[in-house]
Amino acid sequence: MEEKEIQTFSKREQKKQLNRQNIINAAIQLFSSKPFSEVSMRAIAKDANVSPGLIYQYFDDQQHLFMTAFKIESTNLLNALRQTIEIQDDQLAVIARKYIDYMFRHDNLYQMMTYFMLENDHHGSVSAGLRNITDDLFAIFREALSKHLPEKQLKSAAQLFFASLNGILITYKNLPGRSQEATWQHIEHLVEVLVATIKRAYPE
Amino acid sequence: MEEKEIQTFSKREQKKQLNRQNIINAAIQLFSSKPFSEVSMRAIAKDANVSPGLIYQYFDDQQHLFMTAFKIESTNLLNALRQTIEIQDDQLAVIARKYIDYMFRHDNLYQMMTYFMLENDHHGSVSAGLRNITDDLFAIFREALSKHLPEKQLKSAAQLFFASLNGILITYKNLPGRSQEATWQHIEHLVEVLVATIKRAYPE
Amino acid sequence: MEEKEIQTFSKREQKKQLNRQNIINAAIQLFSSKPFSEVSMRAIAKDANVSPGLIYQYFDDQQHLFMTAFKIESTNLLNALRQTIEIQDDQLAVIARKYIDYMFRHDNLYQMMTYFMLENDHHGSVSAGLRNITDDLFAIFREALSKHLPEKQLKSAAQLFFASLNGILITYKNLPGRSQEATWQHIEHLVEVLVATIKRAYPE
Amino acid sequence: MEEKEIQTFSKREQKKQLNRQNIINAAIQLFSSKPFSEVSMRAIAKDANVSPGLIYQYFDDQQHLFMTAFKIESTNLLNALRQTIEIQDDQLAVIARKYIDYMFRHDNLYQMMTYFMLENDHHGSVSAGLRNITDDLFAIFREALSKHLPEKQLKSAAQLFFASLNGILITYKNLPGRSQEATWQHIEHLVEVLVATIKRAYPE
DNA sequence: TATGAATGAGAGTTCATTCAT
DNA sequence: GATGAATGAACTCTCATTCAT
Repeated sequence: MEEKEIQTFSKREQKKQLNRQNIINAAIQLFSSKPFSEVSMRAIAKDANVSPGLIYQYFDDQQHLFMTAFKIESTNLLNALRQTIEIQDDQLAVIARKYIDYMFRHDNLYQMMTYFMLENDHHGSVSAGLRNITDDLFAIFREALSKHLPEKQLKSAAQLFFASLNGILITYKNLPGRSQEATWQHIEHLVEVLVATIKRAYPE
Repeated sequence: MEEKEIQTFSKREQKKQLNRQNIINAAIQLFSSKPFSEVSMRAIAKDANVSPGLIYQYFDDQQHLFMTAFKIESTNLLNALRQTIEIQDDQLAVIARKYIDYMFRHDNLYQMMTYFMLENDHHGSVSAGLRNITDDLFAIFREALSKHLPEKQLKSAAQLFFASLNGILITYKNLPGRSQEATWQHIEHLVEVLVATIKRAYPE
Repeated sequence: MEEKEIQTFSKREQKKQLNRQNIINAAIQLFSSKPFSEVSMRAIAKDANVSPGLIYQYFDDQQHLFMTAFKIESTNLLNALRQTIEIQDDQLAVIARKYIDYMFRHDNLYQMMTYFMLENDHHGSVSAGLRNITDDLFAIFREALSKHLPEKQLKSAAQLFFASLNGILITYKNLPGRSQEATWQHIEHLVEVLVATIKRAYPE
Repeated sequence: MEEKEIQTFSKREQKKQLNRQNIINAAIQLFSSKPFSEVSMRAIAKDANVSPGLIYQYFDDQQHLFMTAFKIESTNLLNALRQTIEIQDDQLAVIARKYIDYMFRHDNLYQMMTYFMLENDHHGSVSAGLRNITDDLFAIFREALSKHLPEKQLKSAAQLFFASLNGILITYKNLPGRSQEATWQHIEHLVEVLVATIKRAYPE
């Protein structure tokens, strides 16, 4: 009897977590097919096979759900980048490329990152999330740059590097009048120039 | 009699132009206090002391009004930057600084530029506007970089420089946890590092 | 306990169906007091004691709501006519009279039918509804005419008969300058002439 | 001097009448390309090269302008039908065909006629116009039927005939699912059946 | 825990009409 | 007589969110 209850509870708990996960997945999925601001709570609920009301049991409001989805997606990016950190040769170029490649192909992450970067009425807890992710990414670039720059300059250089990559994406990713392929090549080229410039300024 | 008629006509025309200007001003004003996508036509009309319907006499739709406002504000920026082009000493640093300074202080322009950069369903004429402004800005940076780099590398370098400045702004301007003053100093510092890196890579 | 749950569920469902019905009723009601194209969703919501948004939970859009209302009302008419089909004596006259009588007294159905007949941008599913009703009505008239005409001519004759009745209504129902009573007598008379003409042309 | 004034006045008067005519023409023109209820005063003014305000100098409101346009167009129809009245052979068939042919090809007149027939809040003077036109049309059909029916039955028969033709048009002209050509053939056929039925009922 | 019916404010946009010029 | 700038109410429809069940 007791076991049954525990199991029931456990099943419930599982279902609960599954629902939560489904909601997040549905959100992430929708972000890749629609402009960020057009993803509605109703649509998420529908795709997650869940009632709209349930979303508010797991997330305070839309912002918090979006931020959670962002955190999860950016964790994937971080993992992908961390795998690269082992590489020794031309680490800087490889990481930079991996970063923009990931962002270019994962429109949902790109959309979310830019969305949160542009928001300026950060309500405490939500914004802290962005900060964490930014810091984590920054740490990776710092590591990759450590061969090229002295410790003293490392922090600023890493921040600059990170910012420049973002700038390249944001400035040119949606600039009209080019095919997707041409846009990608342009971005790739600019990243190469960025890496080359840094290497030139700070040879190993 | 004739004078009176002219004056009468003039008065009407003045009122008309005033209304048009008020609409644009109201829009620009609102862009600095609210996320771009949350500025409503009704709010603009109200702030401009004008009926909602009147806006559509001057602008085809919301997008066109927004683009017009963006053009006007960016023209101001371009003029400010062009004045700086005369300066000979340390032109690159001065222009870079002026650009981010302007963007930092004019939140409306910053909001608008990033908004249009992130939009990806550009409908023809509207998107052409963004392209023009981007090109104009790019030309200024190209000019400022021409002393440092050979002709061959100039184009990419200017694009990269422009992108990096945007990236610095976007990545750090709204990053929470810092005072406005501290944020500004951080951005300023990164721009200095950017300029220094370029100079180091490509001495005059 | 179980009963209570069922009842609870039932209450909710009842309220829901009541709202849905209220919306349709409000729409139907408004159609009899206003030109069809002037009935607004707001007015319907207000008369149904429901928020405007709720209407869109039950109906895709205005067209679908209108079509639903039309179907319901025309079903009532069809049922009324089908009851008459049992009658043997002078079936044609009785059915014709019943049809125009119903239409004359139910201004809402009259408004709706003419509205959909005059619409010319029928978007798929909506237009199919009109077609169905038209066909059903046509079948009834065909049946009533089957005594008078040979099989070969039946189809066209039924279509013509149906069209003529509509024409009488549309041409004279709102023709100004007559009292409602006089108008009705005029229409009734014309229908008698129509039936008489057919009988004269095609005696049993 | 006086002559000049007269001429000036005359010219003015001419211009005035021209404007009035242009407004009506623009309206009539627009009715053939758009659903009746979607023709706006602004659009009419624009097409007539006239300011929106001027329309209200010539016409009390939209309804009156529309009615005026309707009268003019229906006069054209009446003239076309009157030319046919001379014909001796098979006059009834010829006139019926001419009527539906004209209506079928002149969508603007068809739209207007049905519009005014369905209106039920006739404000005096406007509705009188419809009455006149209806009566004129009726007279023509009466004339065409005079060979077939005795004087006593003529009036009702003419009204019925007119109503039936309208009914055929309204019931089948926009019934979806048929090509325009097929629709026309169907209508033509029903009119033939109508004429045949009358001839059969009342041989010459 | 989970539902989903319901809210009601708010979005962009259009319109006939007016009136100062 | 003629203009056209301006109104402001009205339109359909969407949305995040709530709460009785």
